[in-house]
Amino acid sequence: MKSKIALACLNALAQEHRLNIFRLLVQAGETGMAVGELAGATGLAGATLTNHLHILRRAGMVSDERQGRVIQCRANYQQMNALLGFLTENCCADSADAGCCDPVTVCKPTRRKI
Amino acid sequence: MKSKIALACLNALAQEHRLNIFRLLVQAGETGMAVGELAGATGLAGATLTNHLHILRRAGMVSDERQGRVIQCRANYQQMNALLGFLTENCCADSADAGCCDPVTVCKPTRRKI
DNA sequence: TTCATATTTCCATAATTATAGAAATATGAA
DNA sequence: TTCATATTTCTATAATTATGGAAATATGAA
Repeated sequence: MKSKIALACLNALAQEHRLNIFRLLVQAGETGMAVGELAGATGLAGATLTNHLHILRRAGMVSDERQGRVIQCRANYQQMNALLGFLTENCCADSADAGCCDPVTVCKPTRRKI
Repeated sequence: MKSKIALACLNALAQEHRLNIFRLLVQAGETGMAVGELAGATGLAGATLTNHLHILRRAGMVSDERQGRVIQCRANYQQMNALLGFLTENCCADSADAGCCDPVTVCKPTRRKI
C-alpha cells in the first residue's frame, strides 16, 4: 500500500461517524448493511451519510452493490489488512533490526448467520 | 484502547505531515529526533511543526523530553500497538466467529546504532 | 403509466483544521 | 548579565471538512 492510499484510509477512519459506520459494517460481515439500515443505526441524515460513505468508498474501505432499490455496503477486509500492514511495515523500515515486526494477522469477514 | 482515543490516534496519523513525522520518529528508534531536526527533515515552519507535534502528543503517539535547549521526540510504540490492537480487536467483535483475528504482532523501538 | 421508496447530487452554511508571522519563554554559553 | 539558540504560544487567515435541505435520479410495484 502506498502512503497516499494509507493516508486516505486513515482519514476515512479518523472521523467519529465514519469509524462507527466502518465498525458496523465489519461486524455485519459478508451480508453487509443497506444504506438505509446504516441511516437508522447512525441517525445521520441521508445526504450526510452519503458523503461519509463516499469518503469510505474512495479510500477503498467500503464496497457496495446495488440490489434492486437497496444499496448494500460491505467492509473491505483486504484494504483493512493492507492498512494494518502498512502501519507495521513502516515500523521497522530502514532500521538495523529490520523485520522486528511480523506481518499483522489478517482479519476475515465473518460468515452470515443462517 | 477506547474508541475516543483510537479516534485521536487515527486523526493524528491522518495528515500528510504528521504521518511523515511519525514515521521519521519510528525509524529514528530509541534515540528519537529533536524538534529542530524534524523541522529540517520536513521543511515545516516552527509554529506549524509545533502544532502538528501537539496533536501527535495529545493522541499519545509521540512523547518528548527536554535535553537542555533541545526537545527530543520519540514515537510511542505502546500507543501504536494499542491502536493496531483496537483496529483488529473490533474486527470480529460480536461475531459468531469471535477471535477469528489474532492479536497484532507488537512493534518495538529499534536500538540506537552505536 | 403513476407512485412510493432508496439513494445520490447540488448547494449553502457552519465548524474545524492547517498554516505561519511575530512575540514570548526556556535554556545554556560567553 | 547579555546574547544566541530552541521551541512554544498567540493570533489571524486560508483551506478543508461536516452537515443537511431540497431537488434529482434509480428502481420496482401497482
